[in-house]
Amino acid sequence: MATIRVRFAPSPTGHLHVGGARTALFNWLFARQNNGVLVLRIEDTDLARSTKESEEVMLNDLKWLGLHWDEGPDKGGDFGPYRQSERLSIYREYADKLLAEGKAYHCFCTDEELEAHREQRRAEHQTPHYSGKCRQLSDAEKEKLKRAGRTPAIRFKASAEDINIKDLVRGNVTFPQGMIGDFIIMRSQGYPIYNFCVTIDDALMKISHVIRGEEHLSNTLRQIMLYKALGFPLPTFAHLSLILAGDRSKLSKRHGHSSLGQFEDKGYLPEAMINYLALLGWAPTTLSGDVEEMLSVEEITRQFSLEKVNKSPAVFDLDKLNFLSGHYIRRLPPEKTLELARPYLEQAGLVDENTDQAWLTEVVMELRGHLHCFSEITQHTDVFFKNELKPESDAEWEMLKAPGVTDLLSGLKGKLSGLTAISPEEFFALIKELKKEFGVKGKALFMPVRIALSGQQHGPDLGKLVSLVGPANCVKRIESALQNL
RNA sequence: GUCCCCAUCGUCUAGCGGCCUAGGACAUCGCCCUUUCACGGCGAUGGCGCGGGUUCAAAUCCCGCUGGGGACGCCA
Repeated sequence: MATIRVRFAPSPTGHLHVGGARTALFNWLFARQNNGVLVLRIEDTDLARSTKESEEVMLNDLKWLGLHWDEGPDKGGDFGPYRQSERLSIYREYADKLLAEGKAYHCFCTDEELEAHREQRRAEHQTPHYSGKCRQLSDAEKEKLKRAGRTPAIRFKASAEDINIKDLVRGNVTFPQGMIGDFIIMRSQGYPIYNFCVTIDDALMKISHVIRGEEHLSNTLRQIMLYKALGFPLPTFAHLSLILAGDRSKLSKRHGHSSLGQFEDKGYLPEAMINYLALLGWAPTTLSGDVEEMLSVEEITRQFSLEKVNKSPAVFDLDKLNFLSGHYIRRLPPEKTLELARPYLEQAGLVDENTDQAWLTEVVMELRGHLHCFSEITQHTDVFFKNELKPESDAEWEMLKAPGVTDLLSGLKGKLSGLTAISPEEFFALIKELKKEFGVKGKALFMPVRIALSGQQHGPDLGKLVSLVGPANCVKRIESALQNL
């Protein structure tokens, strides 16, 4: 059996989109489980929008996810170059071939003429196709236009036949003939157009399965015409449904969380992202009854199948990503947890290289129960890093102002004063003494103490908190609370 | 407008004619655990878009409608 070869072909015109990431993932999974090859190709024929920076960002995003490719601009391979901007002579060669065979022709129409024509067609409720105007230009007319300073684009003669697409996800899709007009394959400036490049590259790179987003389904029609005209064998197609935003329109920048890089920056875990993306449009065969949805990459690879990929579009659900990422964070070993949390703590100016490693690890482990991503950690750090903690709600003030609380807190302060360190057990022993001395217990005992020490009704285990913050800081906090009463 | 695609809880989905009084996950709500919150455990609420067929039997097959999406570029 021939080697399975798939490709991911982003255009470097911005960030890596969440949808693009899923497409890359599915290609990668498919290649992996079939012992195939994943090709990374950069589609940078849009000179105006493509940037080198964007290309780098995209490669890094892919690497962050853990998706590696076998052939690509940075890796080389037998079918390079892998950047379309470096394959221009190839496209020109094939364009000339089509021209020579009469399957394409020069088109001298200007943008304005084309736009005017489209407008008119639309006004007449017709499909806004190209008219084929330049198709029958005589040599004399062409010469005249050239002398007038017009440089022609190359237009492909669309074939007049129904086109059938065999698609692994969608089954058979047929487009009736006459759906599209003659389309440009080479710009007047001499650069090729997307549909032309993809076809040539996919064919020359021996891509066996084209797995991509559904927005390309109608492009496939053009590409099939080109495959046929060029005499290339057809690959197998698989069009993945789109990822939608909450308003059910295509997920885009304006929806806020469309770029993969954002999730990396916020400190989401790549394994959670993989898990989430895989579940978006695909479900493991074992899914039913009491089945785990937390899947490792290995498990996903083992079970993945294009036939099981859903046809209907899926809404990107941040809640579920949050759940998965939080779940994975809670399963991280302490050292790793610290390593990932540290940059956010440093950025907030809370820690530096001198901060005690063991202490910080405990703090981070105490906080991680709340996290969906590591950047959220700074929302919870005050209790460990600030000594002036002012309650915000009236309920908290009331509990502090309850009768006897001043004496209670003074008592606690007295017991903590002079100590250099205290364990949770020792702290609770002190609390026990207070309980006897002041005759308070339960909520009436713990809440004022908690609020004085943490500024809030809620927070980490008091023993943990006190042992980590230390007696001296606790004394400061109690003093600060007492002053405000 | 034309063409194509899609349609099960709010969201992601299981379901491929009888195991479905439709299963799971997230979210929501409640209970438990806990001195509090979070975590964790348990439970609840909630869905087959509509109308026709086909069949002994339809979420599952067919048709129509409705709704949503995508594409119609010298963008990819």
